[in-house]
Amino acid sequence: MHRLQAAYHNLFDYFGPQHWWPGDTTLEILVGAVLTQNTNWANVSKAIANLKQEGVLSLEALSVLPADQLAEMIRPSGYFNLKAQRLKNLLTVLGEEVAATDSLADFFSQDLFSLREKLLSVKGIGPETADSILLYAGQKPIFVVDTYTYRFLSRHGLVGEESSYEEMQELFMAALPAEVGLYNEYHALLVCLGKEFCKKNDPRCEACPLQGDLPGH
DNA sequence: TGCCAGGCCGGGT
DNA sequence: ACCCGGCATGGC
Repeated sequence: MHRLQAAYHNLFDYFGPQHWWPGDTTLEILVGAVLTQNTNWANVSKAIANLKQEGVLSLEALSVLPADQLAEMIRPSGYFNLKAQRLKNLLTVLGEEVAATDSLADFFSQDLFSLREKLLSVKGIGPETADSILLYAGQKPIFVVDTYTYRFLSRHGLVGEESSYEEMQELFMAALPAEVGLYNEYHALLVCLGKEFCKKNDPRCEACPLQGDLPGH
């Protein structure tokens, strides 16, 4: 068994299923992916609650909402001016894609490569946000890499300092079957591991559940 | 209190 | 091609 498969089972046994991103709608998950950029999820929750309360968590409502009003609603998520514009940028592209039916299902029915390219072309959508949208909102089998993933791989000597996003992504996707549920849980478990044992500037790993199973532990 | 959180962009070397 | 400042709130 590949070490990254073994690590998954250890993490799952230790932390249990994470059931990540139980958003009410695809749009809610998509919006959350932008709002959570470098931001605690607790703050994102407040912002999404505001959007629900204001009744603007729909494609049509968000599309006509002025950026400055949107910014005020998402203030708790931080970088609110930036993120309001990024959401508008994304909504513009989505609006062109789903104009006929006003449903995100049409957008996500395209092939994975085309979708990723379109998302990355949006100003403010980078690789992690794009892949989070694809995996969690679109149910596409693509692995999400974030800072926790990098710290995990780096600490176990599986990548070097210079490794790129795509390189780390390929490491997981080459070792694992292309299953949405698996990628979903694995990414969530790595975040869970990072928050629990390996925060930034916190090198302690003595309580890591991977003790003995991978180098460095 | 300062540091951190589920990044990304743009300008400078 | 890298490096770095900026963006900003809330929690511990």
